[in-house]
Amino acid sequence: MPTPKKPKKDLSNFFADVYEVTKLIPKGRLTSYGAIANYLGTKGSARMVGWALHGCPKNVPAHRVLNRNGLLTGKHHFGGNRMQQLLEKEGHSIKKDQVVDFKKKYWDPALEL
DNA sequence: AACGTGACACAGC
DNA sequence: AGCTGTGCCACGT
Repeated sequence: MPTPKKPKKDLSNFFADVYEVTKLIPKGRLTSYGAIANYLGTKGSARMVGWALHGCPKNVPAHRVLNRNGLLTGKHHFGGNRMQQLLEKEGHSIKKDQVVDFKKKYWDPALEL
């Protein structure tokens, strides 16, 4: 019997994993919170991914992580247009806070890793 | 200690 | 085809 107790899910590990995956996102590629959550096994808690990125270090390109719609939901947390500008600089096209052809540039960690 | 909020996603209507 | 409601976990008040 295995762990009669409920493992509290190491959030520290969760955070580290989120950052790692985010950093591993290939240039010119994008991903969604749900994809990362799914890869981490916390699928259903996509909010946690967003929350994790909320405290992400600057070395993490969190601007490549959008919602399932390809919408730049968290651009406000980045500092205004910073997120959009960065994405455009990477070669993406943004229309009304939404990435064009997001589906085409979508990168799923669980699928690639 | 409880309620409400939040960088989301999915099922149901 | 779009909107509403619910689930998820942690944090702030």
